[in-house]
Amino acid sequence: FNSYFCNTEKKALPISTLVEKYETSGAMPKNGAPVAGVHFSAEEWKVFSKKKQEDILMKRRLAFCAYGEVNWCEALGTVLANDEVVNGVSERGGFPVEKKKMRQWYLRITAYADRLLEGLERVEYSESMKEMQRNWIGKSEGAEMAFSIESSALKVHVYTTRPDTIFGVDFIVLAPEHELVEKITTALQKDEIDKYLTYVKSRSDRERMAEVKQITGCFTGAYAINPFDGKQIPIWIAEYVLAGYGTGAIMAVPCGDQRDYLFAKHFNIPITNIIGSHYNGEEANPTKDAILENSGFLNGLLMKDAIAVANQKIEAEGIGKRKINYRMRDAGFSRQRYWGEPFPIIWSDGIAIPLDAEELPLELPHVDKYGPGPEGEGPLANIKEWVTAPNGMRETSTMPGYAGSSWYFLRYMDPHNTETFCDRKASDYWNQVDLYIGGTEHAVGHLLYSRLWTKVLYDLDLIGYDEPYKKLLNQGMIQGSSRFVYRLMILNVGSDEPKTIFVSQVTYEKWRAGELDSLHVLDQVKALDEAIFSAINVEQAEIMITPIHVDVNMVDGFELDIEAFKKWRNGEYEKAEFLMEEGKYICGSEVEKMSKSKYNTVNPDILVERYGADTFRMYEMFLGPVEASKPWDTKGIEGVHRFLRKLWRLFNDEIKGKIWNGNKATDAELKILHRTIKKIEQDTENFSFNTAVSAFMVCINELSELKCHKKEILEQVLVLLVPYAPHITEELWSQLGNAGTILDAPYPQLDEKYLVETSKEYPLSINGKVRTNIILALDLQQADVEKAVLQNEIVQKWLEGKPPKKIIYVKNKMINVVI
RNA sequence: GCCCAUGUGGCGGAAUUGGUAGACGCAGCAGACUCAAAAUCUGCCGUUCGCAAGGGCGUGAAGGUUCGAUUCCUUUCGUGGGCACCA
Repeated sequence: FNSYFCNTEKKALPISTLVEKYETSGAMPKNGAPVAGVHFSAEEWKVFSKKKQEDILMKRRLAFCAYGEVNWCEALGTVLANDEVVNGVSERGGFPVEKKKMRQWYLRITAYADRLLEGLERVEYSESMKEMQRNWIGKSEGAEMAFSIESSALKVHVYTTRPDTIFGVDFIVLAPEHELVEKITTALQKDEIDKYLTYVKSRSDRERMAEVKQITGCFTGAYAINPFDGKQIPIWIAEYVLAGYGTGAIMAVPCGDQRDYLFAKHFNIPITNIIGSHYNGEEANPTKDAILENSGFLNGLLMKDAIAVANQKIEAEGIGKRKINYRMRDAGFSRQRYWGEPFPIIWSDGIAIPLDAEELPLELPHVDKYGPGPEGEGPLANIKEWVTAPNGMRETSTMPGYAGSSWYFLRYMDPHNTETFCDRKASDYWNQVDLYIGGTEHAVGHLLYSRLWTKVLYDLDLIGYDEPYKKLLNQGMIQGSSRFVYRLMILNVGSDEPKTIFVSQVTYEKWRAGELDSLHVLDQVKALDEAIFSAINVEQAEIMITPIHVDVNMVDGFELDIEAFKKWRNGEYEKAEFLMEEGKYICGSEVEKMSKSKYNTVNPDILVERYGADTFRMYEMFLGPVEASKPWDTKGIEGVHRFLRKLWRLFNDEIKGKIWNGNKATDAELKILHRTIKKIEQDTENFSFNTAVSAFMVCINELSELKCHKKEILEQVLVLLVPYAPHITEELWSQLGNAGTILDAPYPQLDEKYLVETSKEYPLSINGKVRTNIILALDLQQADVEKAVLQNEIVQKWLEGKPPKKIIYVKNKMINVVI
């Protein structure tokens, strides 16, 4: 809050630096005349009211307040996450949700866009992870230009990456939330626009995203003027244009952009072709390789080259300017919730005042109820004594999860420090996190926030590095099998409350596939319960079916335990009614990531109790590659458990007790050992833990077969195995009578001489078919191999005296003879 | 719809990164030990034709490059993760 992003130095500086600057030189343009409301001189700054000064500073702070849209649920009296909105209604209760502007805190991550991009060059993340972050930041180069509006002094600013297509603009689309909408809409179109705005307000972000095929929009009645040829361009609004990106307005070029094309076709807007035969009238062609036509001063130019020409002209004529845009937006940093760090901010006459250092930390107060506060504020707003401060009112929002997750690793370096989050000496000593293990689901959330946070701390000289994680390993997600119930809501039934009943998976699937229409669904309800049905006016009824996650522990296979369901969530579904099948309610299922919010978690304690932590640990590694997602399934854990028991039996016998001995190892045994050392070394280095576990299994199987109980071999195997099965190895180590702990034991040294093979049998293939095996010494050169092959009796017989076209010898693999 | 990942036996997965597909484990089948069970051990285990020896077909689907493709390229379908329809 007390920092701002300096655009000259490209880093965070204390806000006091900015205040000083304003006091000495104000905020004046580098060249050209100052614009009222944007620029001011030092003298003007000094006479601004305190409130006005703070408002100006707020626009530069790294943590700042602004108005943003949230999902508002009137019935629940609270703000909902996208996740909590399904089919446009709240997941809990099925109440309507709409967009609402509310004051929110943000972190100015957009200021760091370039540095977040650049920093990716210096960290070891997987390419796909870097790609995801780059796409999220979404840097694009283009031009912003102004179109005059017919019979109005107003202008509409659009951002485009394709200024070369300026003569192909057939309409302009504003985001429905755009401030110009109400100013330019003509009287004739007003009703229709209002209707459309109401519709958009009811749509969740998810819906606006998922239903792209459904084309919606509305004409404002106003026209813009193409600055180059004076052509009249109708101005529309449509939900596919987002208020938050660019200028919230686009110029549509239907012959070059498929979405614009579909929009034009749908609303019968004539299409101008500027790319000649590259446009076939059937679909848009986003090429940059066409020669421009119907394009005024750009005629005859290749589109690629025309971009620069257009840009130059746009700037020369003062129509607009080149601009770099990012698709990333500032990160919302407040939540209307209880659980989160409270903001150390007091509001006084509309000014945000941070608490003094002595007053920190500000702790979350105890509440009796977690219900939302008035006007959609968080639960803290309900505690009058807490909210009221001597000099104003406390901020009642709390911080989101990433306020903690972004920098917790620093606290681990100095956890008992009461003065600061982490002493600079400690963070310098430990430096960056060497290896960070996390799932890909954090690609554009946590990992980006954490990188931002670290950069800010670095700028403020609080830590000595600006990337938190040196190397990132993406472990796959363990997936769980989720269960769903399907909430059927019958709307327009005459009463305010929609009628709710739960239908089973079969009904839902049929309805979704269009095999069952509303009337048939209602018929089913009727067949089941006349009483429910009689209250419904079938003619008017509309239905909506929403899948809802239920706790897997309440479901036996796919059959819902109805009594448990009714008691669930403090009796939220106490009065639930069901449309059953043969007395059973059958749930739907889906494999998705295991997560509390999806109620599909399993408890590992039972397995640990039965098999021990070593087995559980090794089994998780054995499941598959760390990076791969895999569904959780315990069948197979027996195998790992058997392996550990087998290991135990190399040391102990049920009857004889201790059976390990001090005999000298044979070459065969040493071969097994050193092969294992090599494999484990490689696999551990490559994080290939599943194959490492396999290698241990092979090793123990082979040693068992040889009845090898020799300490010389066994203790080295134990040391290799420590990170995989720490408990059992420690125990067996002490049984061997060794002093100290196994962790102090030297790591086994690989002796290559036990890996050397003297000769090898190679498969010999003639024209791709494997014919025989021949034995060759290792380390032969291509010429030696050819000679040996040609002298081979069997090969000579196949060749029948004709020389082969080619002999391919792949080292240590096979020999291929092409006839 | 967009971005990222992924697809191999009944199942989890392996394949030295272009060189004998199915290591290791689970499940299954047969056998040994046992009064019996558990535990343990041995053998079989992609599919198909065949008594067998030995063939044919097989890495989501369709093409392509190559002497040779699970691996590289194009198209396409399915699944998982993320999302802010990004002009």
